[in-house]
Amino acid sequence: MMRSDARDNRARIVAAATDIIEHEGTMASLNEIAKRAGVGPGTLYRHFPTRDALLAEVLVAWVERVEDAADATSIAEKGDLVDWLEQLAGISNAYRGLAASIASVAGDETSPLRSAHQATLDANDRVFDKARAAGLTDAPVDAGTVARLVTGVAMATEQANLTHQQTRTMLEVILEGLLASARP
Amino acid sequence: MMRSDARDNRARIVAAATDIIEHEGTMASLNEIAKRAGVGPGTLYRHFPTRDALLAEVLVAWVERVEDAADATSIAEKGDLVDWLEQLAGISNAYRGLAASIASVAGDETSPLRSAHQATLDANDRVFDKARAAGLTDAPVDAGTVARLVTGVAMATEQANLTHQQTRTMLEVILEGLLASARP
DNA sequence: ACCTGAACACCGTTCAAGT
DNA sequence: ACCTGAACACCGTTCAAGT
Repeated sequence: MMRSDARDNRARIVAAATDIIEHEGTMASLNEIAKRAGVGPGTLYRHFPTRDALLAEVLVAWVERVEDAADATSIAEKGDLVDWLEQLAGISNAYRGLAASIASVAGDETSPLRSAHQATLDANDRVFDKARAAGLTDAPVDAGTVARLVTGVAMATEQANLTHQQTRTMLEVILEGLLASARP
Repeated sequence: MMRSDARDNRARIVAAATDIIEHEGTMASLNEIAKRAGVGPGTLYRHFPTRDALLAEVLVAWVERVEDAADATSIAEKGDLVDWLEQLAGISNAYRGLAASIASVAGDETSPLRSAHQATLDANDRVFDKARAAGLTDAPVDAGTVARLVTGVAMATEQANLTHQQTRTMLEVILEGLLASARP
C-alpha cells in the first residue's frame, strides 16, 4: 500500500506530464514537469525511473483513443482503409515526438510502452479483419509491417511538416502495396 | 579572401565534425567538435551558425556516394528497384540521426541542406528513368513521394533497430504500391 | 578580422539530508 | 518510506576581451 502523500504526488506528476507533453511533446523537460507538479526532481525519478515509464502512464488515455477509433471504423471499400491508416498516423502524431517514441518500442522488448504498442497492433489487426470480411483482400496482412510503415509515415510527416495531402499520398501507396503483395 | 588562420580553422572543424558525426550521429555535441578541432566554441559558430550549416559541409562527400550509387545501379527487373530503394535507405542511415536531418529539409526551403537533398531527389529520378527505359513502369513516379517514403522507412529502421529483412519488406510493399498506383 | 574561453541558462540524474 | 533541493556533468549559445 502506497503512502497517501506518495499517491498524491504520483497523480500530480502524471497530470502535469499529460499537460506539458501535450504542448511540448514527448521530449519535454522532466524538471519542468516536476516543478509543475510541485515536487522535487528526485520524486519524479522515484515514481518513474525512465522517461518512457512516465510516458506509458500518460498514454493510457491515448491507447483508448486508438482502440475506440479502430472499433468505430467500418470498412467497406479501399478508401475506408486509407482513412484508417490516416487516422492511425494522425493519432501517432498526437504529440510531438510520439511517433519516434512508439517506434523505439519495437526494438526494445522490455520497454514500459510495450503494452501500449501491443494494443495498437491488435487494434490494427481488427481493422484488417474487417477488410477481409468485406472482401477487400484475402491474404493475411502482417500487422507489424503495417505498424512499422505507418510509424515511418508519421515520423516523416512530423519531421518534414508534410501537408495532409502528402501524407495521404504516402499512405495510399502503402495500402496499394499491402493489397498487391497480399494477393498471391 | 579568408584569412589563412580562419581557413585552417574551418577545415579542421569540418574534419573533426566528419569524424565525430560518423561515430556519434548528427546530434553530436558541437562543443566536443570544437574541442577536437582545437578551437573555441565561438569559432565554430562563426563559421557555421547552425548545426545544419556544418552538417551540409560534412555531407558533401556523402552526396557523392548517393550519386555514384544511382549512376552505378542498373535496373532490369523489379528486384533491382528494391535493391536501389534499400541502398537509398541504407545511405540515409549512414550516420545516426541523418534520416531525420534529411527529412527536416523538405519542410524548410531555406535549409543549408537543401542542395544535398535536391541532389538525392535528382539521383532517384535518374534511377526511375532507367526503370521506365527497362519497361518496368510507364507512368511517372513522383520523386518527392519516393523520397518521403524512403526517409520514413530509414527513420523507422533507425529508431526501432529493425532487421535488414523488416526494412526490406517495408520497401517491397512501397515499391509494389508505387508501381501499382503508377499504372492507370 | 578573427579567436578565446568564461559565462549563462538550460538539460538529465543523483544523493545526502531531512520529515 | 518518502521527499527535497542542492550539486554534478553535461548541453547550446553568446559576447567581452584579447591578438
